[in-house]
Amino acid sequence: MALPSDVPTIWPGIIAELPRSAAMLTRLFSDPSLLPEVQKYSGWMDDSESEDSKTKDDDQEHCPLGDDDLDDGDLRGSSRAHSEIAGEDEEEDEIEEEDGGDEAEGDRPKKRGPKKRKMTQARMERSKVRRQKANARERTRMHDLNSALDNLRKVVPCYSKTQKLSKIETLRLAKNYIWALSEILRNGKRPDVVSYVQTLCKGLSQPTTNLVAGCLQLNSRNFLTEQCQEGGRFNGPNPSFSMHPYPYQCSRLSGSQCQSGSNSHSIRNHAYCSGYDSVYTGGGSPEYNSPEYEGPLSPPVCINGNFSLKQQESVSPAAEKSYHYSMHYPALPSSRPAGSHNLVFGSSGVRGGVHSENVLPYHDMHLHHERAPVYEELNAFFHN
DNA sequence: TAGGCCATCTGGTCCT
DNA sequence: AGGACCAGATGGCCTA
Repeated sequence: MALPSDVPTIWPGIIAELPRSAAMLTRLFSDPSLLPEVQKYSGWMDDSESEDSKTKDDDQEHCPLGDDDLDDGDLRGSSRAHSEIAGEDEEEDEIEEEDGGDEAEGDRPKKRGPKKRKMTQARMERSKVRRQKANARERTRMHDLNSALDNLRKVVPCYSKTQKLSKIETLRLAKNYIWALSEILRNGKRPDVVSYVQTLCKGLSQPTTNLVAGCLQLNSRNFLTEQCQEGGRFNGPNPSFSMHPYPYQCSRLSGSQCQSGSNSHSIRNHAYCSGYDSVYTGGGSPEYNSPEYEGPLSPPVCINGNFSLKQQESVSPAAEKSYHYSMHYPALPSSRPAGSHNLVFGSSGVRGGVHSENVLPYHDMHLHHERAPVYEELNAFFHN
């Protein structure tokens, strides 16, 4: 941007005015009662030259006026604010500065740029109302976004009321989940449980990885224990292997449930307690009518059936106790020997099952076994 | 106390 | 013109 031709002329005047201007600004910004003066000179403040050496933080730091007292946007002299104001009708003649000569007029340097309008009290009020309305809309928008994120949290593989996934982790896990399901459909075969968990946890933070992996492992252990109790063996027909190893199991693991596989019956008793269709009927927060299951619903993603499958193939029930999982992300070696499920949650190096650090904080951890849009397809596939 | 996460405010941009 | 969307800034809260 070319400098105006009058710069050489006014430059000495600007420099000479700096000390006095600084003192005036300090006084103006430190005394709310001088707001009209601030308004009067706001256009001058807007001058890019006087702003060059000032950061936004400096502006805010030196301006003690709160949002309720003053519209920052106007003080900061955004062109947007002025352009909005420009549309107001009754003050068309209130151009702050008239075209004048090149010389600095009086004590003030000439202002360049678009014409600024005086910030009358009425204009200030309108601007403030406009800003407040915009803020309210923005709040509503963000609340809607958060509601959508909450709904997403409820349909990703692991859910905890108290230990909510962060927004970014929710999105990552959802992406991984979609990817994992897509891979299952595309490949048309049972996924390797390790790679499945690996896919789910890809790019997740270590705590989230622990949460997800711990969640899946818990369900696995419950399932395995129940299998042991009921059938005394792991082989034979494997109706549990699918994306819903327990039919529509919507277990909500309490701490005690997490610790004992014998509770898996009670967990399963929650099956069929609520229908998926009841979740997404209005687009808003779902209502859960079942007194037995007050948690949210999620798709059938538990892979305990997968674990079951692995047990059938290579792990004896006795070995299940030492069945541990390593979950080093992002570097879980792909060349790991087959059958060696060395998943360790986190850097603690805990082995041999669920470490309390990984599980206990999530007493209301949910394992998700509800219907999902992909359920029918998956179900059909796995039961063919 | 540093860092992560979040809500909110704010100004800019684009669209209707 | 007004609303939606976005990104930056800021401050509060929580946790390791």
